[in-house]
Amino acid sequence: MELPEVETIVRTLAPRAVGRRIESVSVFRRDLLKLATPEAVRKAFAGSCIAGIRRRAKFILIDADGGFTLIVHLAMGGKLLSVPTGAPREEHTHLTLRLDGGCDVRMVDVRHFGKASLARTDEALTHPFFARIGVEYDDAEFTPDALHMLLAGHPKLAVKQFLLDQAGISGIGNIYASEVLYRAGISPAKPCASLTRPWAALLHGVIREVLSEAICNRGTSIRDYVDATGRGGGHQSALKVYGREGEPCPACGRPIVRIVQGQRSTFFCPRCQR
DNA sequence: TAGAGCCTGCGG
DNA sequence: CCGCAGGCTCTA
Repeated sequence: MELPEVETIVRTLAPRAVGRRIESVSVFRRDLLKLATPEAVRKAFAGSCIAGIRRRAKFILIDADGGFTLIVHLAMGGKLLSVPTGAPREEHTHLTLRLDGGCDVRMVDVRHFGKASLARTDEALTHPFFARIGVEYDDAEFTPDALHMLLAGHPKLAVKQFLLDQAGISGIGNIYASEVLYRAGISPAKPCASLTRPWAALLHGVIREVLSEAICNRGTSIRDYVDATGRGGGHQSALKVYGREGEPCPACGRPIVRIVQGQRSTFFCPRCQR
């Protein structure tokens, strides 16, 4: 899941969890936690109230009023759900926060690619998880010039691969990388250095547009993704190229092509994207 | 800066 | 059986 899905989870989880008291913490898969133990999470969270839930890059931060923050990364296919406390525990549930008011926050992750850690709230954004995380798409620092500079720092790298690198711009994943490049009319294989300042400015605007539109549509559900209430996203019907190999390009009608870059699928229109 | 690897599950 | 999946980490 990518930034729009993570943002949607934050927005749907917050009204169900913020202000609630954490009655208990259960960790069912110990190695979910990095640089933290289940005992430490329990000690930091049990008895506290959830003060806020926020997002940084693809991470979800759950702030408790005792001064500690749980940092969660859902990777591919992970879920963070608000479910009634009495509901049966679904398979691959790795962590549960039992809240007052009758609901749990549960992290479910079939593929075990997700992770979580604990930080002091005032230091949460300097946690090692964020050591190589770049700028937010909507940050004031993310300007056309800033993007142009970032591109210049990876001259030979294919621009698709650059978009996936969280150390540059954070939050873009495999779906939106293809969608962004299609809308910008840029071939995914283009080396970053070949993007002149006007192209960087165009790409900058398109990144902001595509991610905000996907957030407005509450993310993309192709396979498993659901928000904290179990509801799917609405953006899948707005995708122009991702997952559409062989289908006609919405602009020129020629077939969308799938290639592999860095072991990930890329979808694009060879005619509209140069 | 490429590539293998980490896991489980689905669909062809 | 095979390929594929909204991600990231470590290695050569």
